[in-house]
Amino acid sequence: MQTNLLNPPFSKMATQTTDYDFSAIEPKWQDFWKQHATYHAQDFEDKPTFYILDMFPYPSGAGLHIGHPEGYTASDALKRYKKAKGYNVLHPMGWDAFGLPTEQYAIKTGKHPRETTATNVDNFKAQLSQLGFAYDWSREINTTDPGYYKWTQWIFMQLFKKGLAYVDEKPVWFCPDLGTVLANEEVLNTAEGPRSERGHFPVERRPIRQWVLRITEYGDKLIAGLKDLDWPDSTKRLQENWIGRSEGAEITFDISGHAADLTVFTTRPDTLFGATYMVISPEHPLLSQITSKQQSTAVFGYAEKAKSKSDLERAELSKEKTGVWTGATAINPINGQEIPIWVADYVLMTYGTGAIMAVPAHDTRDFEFAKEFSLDIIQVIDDNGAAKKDNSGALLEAYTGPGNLINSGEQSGKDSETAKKAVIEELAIDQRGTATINFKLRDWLFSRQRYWGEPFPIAWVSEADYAKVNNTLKSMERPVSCQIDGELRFAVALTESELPLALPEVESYTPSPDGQSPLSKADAWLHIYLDPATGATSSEPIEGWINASRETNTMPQWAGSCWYYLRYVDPNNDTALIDTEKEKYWGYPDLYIGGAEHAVLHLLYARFWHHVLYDLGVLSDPEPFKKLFHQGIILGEDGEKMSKSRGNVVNPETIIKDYGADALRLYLMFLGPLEAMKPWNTKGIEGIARFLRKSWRLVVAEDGSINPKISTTDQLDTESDRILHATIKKVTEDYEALGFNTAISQMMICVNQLGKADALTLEAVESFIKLLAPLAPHIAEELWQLMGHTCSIAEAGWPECDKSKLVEDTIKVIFQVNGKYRGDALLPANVSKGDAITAAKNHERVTAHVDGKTIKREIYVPGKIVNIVAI
RNA sequence: GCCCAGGUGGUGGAAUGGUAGACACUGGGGACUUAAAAUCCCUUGCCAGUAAUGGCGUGCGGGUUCAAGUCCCGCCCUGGGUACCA
Repeated sequence: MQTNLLNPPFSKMATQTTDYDFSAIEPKWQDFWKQHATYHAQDFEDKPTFYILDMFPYPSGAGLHIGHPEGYTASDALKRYKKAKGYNVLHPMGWDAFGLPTEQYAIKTGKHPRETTATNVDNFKAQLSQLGFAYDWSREINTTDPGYYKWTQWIFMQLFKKGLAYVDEKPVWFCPDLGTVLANEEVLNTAEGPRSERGHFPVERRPIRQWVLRITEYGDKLIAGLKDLDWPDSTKRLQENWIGRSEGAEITFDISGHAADLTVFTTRPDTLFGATYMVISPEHPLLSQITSKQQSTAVFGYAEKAKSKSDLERAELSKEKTGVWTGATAINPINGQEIPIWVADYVLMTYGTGAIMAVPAHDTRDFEFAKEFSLDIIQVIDDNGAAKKDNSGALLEAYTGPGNLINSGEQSGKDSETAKKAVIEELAIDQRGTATINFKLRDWLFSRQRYWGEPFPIAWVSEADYAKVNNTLKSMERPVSCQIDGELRFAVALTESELPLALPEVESYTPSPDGQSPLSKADAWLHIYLDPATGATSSEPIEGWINASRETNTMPQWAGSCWYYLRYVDPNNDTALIDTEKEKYWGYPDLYIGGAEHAVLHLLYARFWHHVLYDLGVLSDPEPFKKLFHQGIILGEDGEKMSKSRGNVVNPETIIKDYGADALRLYLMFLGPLEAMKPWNTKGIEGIARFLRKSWRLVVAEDGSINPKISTTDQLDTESDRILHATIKKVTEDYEALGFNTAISQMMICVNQLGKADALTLEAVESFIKLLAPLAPHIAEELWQLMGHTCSIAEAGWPECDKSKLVEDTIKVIFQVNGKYRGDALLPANVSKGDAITAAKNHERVTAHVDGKTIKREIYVPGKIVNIVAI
């Protein structure tokens, strides 16, 4: 064995010195894993599979941030652990590379986003390698790769044909000075109103033609599917609240003196008798029709002001209710009462029907509004004394709880739940009410007026030509049409063989001044001829083919990240999104690690697409992510969020240079629980550096030979052996539960103990190195090799805990008097209850505290505690 | 406001209802060294005491229990999310 050490079989000694030299060791092993494809997953290998997925990064020009390695270290360690345990592990990585910063860089420099992306990806990849993350790079994907976005486009095509996509005018932020549409995050809320982040120009809401996906049709399925997922409860609740399903009723009110009527959504039809006024939102289409002459100045002035407010401003002003009477009144369908219709911006056009019936006695907001404008408040639910009232018996706040109905005609006496049904039934007779379900969730705005995104595989044709198009290219149930350049056009899908529909080369990445995508200027690409039978396209006219123009919007960044986890399983398949056999073999991620900031949007969109693909028969199970874990955030040393402006950003490369990747990895995991938000502290890494040096010395003696203490005995001393096996047990359990901080503590205890032992066995030292390997793989591989092994430690398996070694002959029993510690003693492990209590009572300090008191009770928790209760 | 997470030494944190502070960092003292680095040893919650030991102590106030950081009730504070959802 020692000779092996002097002549390592496949590599020169990493270092000339005898000290732990991470700067020499780490690149060597990073190279080794790459050369030997150590962590490449083999399809259909006869082993249990484990698929671990990280949220893939956006390869920004700024490079890796200390936040990235936190979650990635956890997944890399878990992968190495699972492989050692005998699993066929899939742990891939890729790039979510469409995105705003790259596009803006292109606008500024004229450099094609493709080139910027390639540079950034190379940079990211190098940085990830430096940290020792050994991904299966043979499965690398990039959302901007046409071979990848071919299938993103294909999925959209299925959504379109299934009737889940439509086109609508939707308001978006538009900046006339910049001549471009802005994302929410590019808009600042300032005292002067909304302004662009770049240039600080005024921005406004402008309706623009957009693709929208009907995610609301999956609201029920998305809520129901959450039930069996192994996700943090808080994340499940967040999604549930975001979807916001509520059961209620739509009720229709006649408007006095007008042919129109007004439909509202309410969750409390039982309170209908208490409706004393109605409110419509300032954007409501009926507003102009019903507003009286006398009120028109006030109403339209109010509506105009509301329009210029951003959502945020509207919300901030919420403390004070504002509104104006429209001059119109409505008839309550249940009792014929005439009630005023107001307009107020606390009612939103985007939820329900954009109008409400106000029941001030039983709704907090309605109550405040009624107080502000001295409107009637009629209590119709008996509060049984639960509500706060003044001396005259008038409500001081809304009573929102349940109860029996009062002041409600024939419904009086019924309880809320019964009355809800009864009221709807009564209204249904005259078609004045129906039970409905409403979602907070809104349909998904799925297009961007930008260059750097997936083009839509859609062509627009005239109404006459649409009739000639093969039905398989259409959204048959719900044809999609809109006005383009003043003409009615219909959307048809291209043939699948046209995919991927690549981005055209353009002269400028700047949107056109009217807010249209840069693609709208790519004339040659834009205007095409379409074979109505097949959906094939041509840039030259062909007999029997029809004129068409391409969709100029592109898809949002979410599109590519909605399904990437499926593609890793079968990354190069050109004929299908995913091969069925491979899907069956690998399944979906067994563990998905990523930040909580994606708790709703990304995780909801991905689930939506997955459900649709399941309904289409493409996939075999409706839920993609069975188990989810959110890593926390690393704060700066000042305890604040890391940001350039605060100057508290920690650069991973600096740490690697000073301490090595293994130290950084261990320290990131040692800072605290993986899910916690925790501040960085550069000084603290010293403890980890010491731990690594001690681990090194366990194997390598000061003169560079192997530690002479190893193999000088057949058996470790009992205490060291017990701690070693306790460590195997604890570390194994902690890795399974992603409790890396406590696993590291235990390994520290173990190395401290083994360092003190006079004689060591080879087996003991090897077991320890195996435990260390997932978190500190470079040093572990090096030591493994130095100990004479020719294979990677990745192939070395996992140590088994020998439970018999954990058993101790004696146990420490704590003595308490009235629950307070008063001493302890080492007693035989199998000590009887009586003996333990006797031992306690004979203890000097126990006697002192019991003396002069009566013993009321004696409690013995086997092997742990004796508690004497004495008064 | 609502929803979520959290509050433990000088610091990061540990603790199936069973000795609160494991493991580290920092600080203090010492050994080795010409010196430094590295390494090793002791010490480090607060108060009283030379010590033995005693008292206090997990945001605050109650409660359950032989026993509470942990469970229950009511507050306070911090961080994150969200924005009047009828």
